[in-house]
Amino acid sequence: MSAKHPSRRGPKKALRRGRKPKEGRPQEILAAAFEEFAANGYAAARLEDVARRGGIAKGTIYLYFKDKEGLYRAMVRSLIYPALGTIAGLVDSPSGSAEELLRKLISGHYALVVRNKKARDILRLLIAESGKFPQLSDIFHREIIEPGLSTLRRILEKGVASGEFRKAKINDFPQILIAPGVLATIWFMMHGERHRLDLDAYMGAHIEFVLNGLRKRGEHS
Amino acid sequence: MSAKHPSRRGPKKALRRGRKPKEGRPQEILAAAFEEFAANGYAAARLEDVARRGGIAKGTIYLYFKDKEGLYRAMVRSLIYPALGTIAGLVDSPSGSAEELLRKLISGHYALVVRNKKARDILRLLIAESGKFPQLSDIFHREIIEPGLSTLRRILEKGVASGEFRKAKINDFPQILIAPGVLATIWFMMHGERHRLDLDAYMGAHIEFVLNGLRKRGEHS
Amino acid sequence: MSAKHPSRRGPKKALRRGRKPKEGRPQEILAAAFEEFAANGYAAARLEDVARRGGIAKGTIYLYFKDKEGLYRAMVRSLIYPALGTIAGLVDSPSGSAEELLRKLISGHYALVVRNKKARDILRLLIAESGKFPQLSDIFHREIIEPGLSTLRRILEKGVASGEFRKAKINDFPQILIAPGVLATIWFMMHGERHRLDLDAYMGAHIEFVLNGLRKRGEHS
Amino acid sequence: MSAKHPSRRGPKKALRRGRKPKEGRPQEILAAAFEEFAANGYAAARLEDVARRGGIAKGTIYLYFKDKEGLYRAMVRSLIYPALGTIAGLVDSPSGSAEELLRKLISGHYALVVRNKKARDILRLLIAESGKFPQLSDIFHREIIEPGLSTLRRILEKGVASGEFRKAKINDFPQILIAPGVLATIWFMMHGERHRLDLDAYMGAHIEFVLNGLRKRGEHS
DNA sequence: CATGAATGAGATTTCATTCAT
DNA sequence: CATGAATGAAATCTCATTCAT
Repeated sequence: MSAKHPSRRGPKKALRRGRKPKEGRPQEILAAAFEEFAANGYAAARLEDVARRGGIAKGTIYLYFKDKEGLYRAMVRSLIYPALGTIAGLVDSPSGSAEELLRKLISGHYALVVRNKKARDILRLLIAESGKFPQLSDIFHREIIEPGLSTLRRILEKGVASGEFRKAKINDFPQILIAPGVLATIWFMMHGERHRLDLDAYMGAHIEFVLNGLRKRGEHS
Repeated sequence: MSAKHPSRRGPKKALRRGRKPKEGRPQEILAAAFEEFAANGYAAARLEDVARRGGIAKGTIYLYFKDKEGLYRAMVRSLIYPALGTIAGLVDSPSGSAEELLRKLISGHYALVVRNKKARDILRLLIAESGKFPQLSDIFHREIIEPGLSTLRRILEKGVASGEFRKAKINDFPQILIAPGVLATIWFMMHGERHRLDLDAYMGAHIEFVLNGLRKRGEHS
Repeated sequence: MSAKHPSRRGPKKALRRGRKPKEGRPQEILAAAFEEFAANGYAAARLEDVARRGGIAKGTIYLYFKDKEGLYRAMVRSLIYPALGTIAGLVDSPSGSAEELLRKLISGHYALVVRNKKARDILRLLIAESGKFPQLSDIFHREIIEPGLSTLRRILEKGVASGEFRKAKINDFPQILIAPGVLATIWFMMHGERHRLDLDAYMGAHIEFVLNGLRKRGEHS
Repeated sequence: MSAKHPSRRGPKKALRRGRKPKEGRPQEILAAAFEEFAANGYAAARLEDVARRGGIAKGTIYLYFKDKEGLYRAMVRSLIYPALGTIAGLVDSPSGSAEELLRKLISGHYALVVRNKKARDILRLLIAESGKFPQLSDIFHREIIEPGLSTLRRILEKGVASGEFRKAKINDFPQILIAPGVLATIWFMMHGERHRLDLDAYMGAHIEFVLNGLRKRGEHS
């Protein structure tokens, strides 16, 4: 069960000071909360474990968050909002062909989401708890999904305009283009390391397939 | 139905109380358990509510299941095993072109999974609780995913052999073909009815895109 | 601090059965709750002690009462409502002079309230917690005070009508007649047995004084 | 254990911060404590609220008082001791008839206690917490009740000596004379403003009744 | 002197599980 | 077989008290 009374009294402050000088208490708590919630889900997570993980006492959590629910909401928000920036950064270079941009976006999706345990964990929480916390799912949709789809849509339009891509129904549902990445994410969520998936090859197939479906007939594979 | 826990004593069920003469007690409990677990997740579901929903007393559950965990496992199993049959049935007709079969499979996926709340619920549980119940995810993988992938693979091979489809990396990862369906499923899980998705059009785009990516160059759109 | 796990398992039921066969569980809990709340006040009373006193487990309380507040309210109500009957019984005999009735009422007040620890305790709770539970004070007022005042008023009117008592301002405030009893009650509440009060003599003085103040001039002392 | 806790360091208070130049820190805290304790009772009062009300930090309380209990005791004492003076002042004029003095005393009781929310609050606390703090009730008895009774007794004796009042049992229990005032106090405690009582008329009836009971037969009403 | 972040004991409340009927 | 009252371990949350600054 590992050390149960982690650093009681005195040393704590001293330890802390040298540890993460830039982050505040609330951030540390949110980080600890994320680990617990991700590992156990909302209902099964114990605030005592959050505290232990954060190296603080139970009561300290309540100095910064109203209750378990408040902590959970704050935690999810703290992960969703900053994520937007990362996504936007994927295709900030306006130069390059549509295909180039699409390749960047898709491989970025793999690097930042599919292969990123933290991203998968937060996604799992959003799926698992969307019944109890629909607002959080809505925030996620508004802050991440919608901007992401917009970006995709713009790339598709650019490709169509430049003659790279053909015009097709898919332009109305750009999410189809990254669906294989989402599926891989779910795959990892459910099977973790138990059922391996050769992600490099998978992503290669994904990109090849997507481009093949988009390109105008007669072009090279 | 192989699962041993429930239905230990086949007889007697048909003749009790005349309530639901065809289903046995354990089945009723499993049905009630599914509703509760699906609505609240494993940890937050209360056995008292399962009992109430099943019209029985709390203690009765323990006559058929060892404990909450046993009930949950039995419930998930009872949903996974029979599901295989339905899937297999989708493309049982060996006749028809590969494209025909693929269309059938994909639209079947939409009808049976994407549009099916029960299927989505069980999938959500598998995702949400895969940390606590990895064996169940494994069963799901073995009984549903693997057979499904095999079927897809066979269709692809048939299509390649018949010259309908081209040879591509995607043949190694047939799941990519139904990925858009999975994404739609996740979409519904997370947003329910709050962010609509025109499923008919979406499926149309999905199928068009998939076939377009598979067909050999120079064929009709 | 005495025996902490009072009669755990087995014996409990057996003991119970032979103890108070007529009263139900909720009544037993209410009785235990009264003792605890009376001894410590609402906020300082611990439900664990209520349970211990009732020979039951903490959780059992929640089978019958929603929460601590619900238990408290139910307890106060269970004491207030039946009390009315006792009061009414004091002067049910319509025969006798007004003086006779008044003597009966006052001495009844001493016997049933002033000298009755249980009555004093509930009164103390009503006073102490009237800020947090004003409805309970209102019930008390409606069920006990008002009927009591009515009775007093009727006696006064009868006395005036029969010529025993003189007409005076006091008829509008009959509570003045039993005020000395209330003062004695408060005295006991505050000082318990530490500052004795010769209640027999006190009540004698009270009655003598009241009757002296009511009687018409020129009559015997 | 006497009064030492608070005001240990007399000087310095007048010159701090210019907030309330005449009162010292401890006094401000006691005032804030009174409001909180009066509003919620001892157990339910939160020291954090006391601090907030006093415009100080939680820790500051502990600079002047040992703990919550010490604060409470000091607060009650600080209210009881000075009260004596006010009472004594009521009938300091040795001149006047006994009736005059009695009228003064009773109406003083109404002005200073019955109509005085602060006095009622402290009385309620004494009643509510007499189980937990019997010493405070004793102090109250010694400092307030006993002197008050002595004063009453002296007036009665003076009245008897001067022939104004008759000799009666009541002389042994002078508290009976102000009992109606106490009852009105309790009435206000319990019902606040919800069940009005015409205090002017009530007091009139009280005084009339008391004097009527005391005067010798044959005198005017 | 004063602060207020941090602590952790303790109180309330929930709920899986048991078992006498 | 079925019940549901009862249990008590465990989780959430509060708040008096401490102490580094």
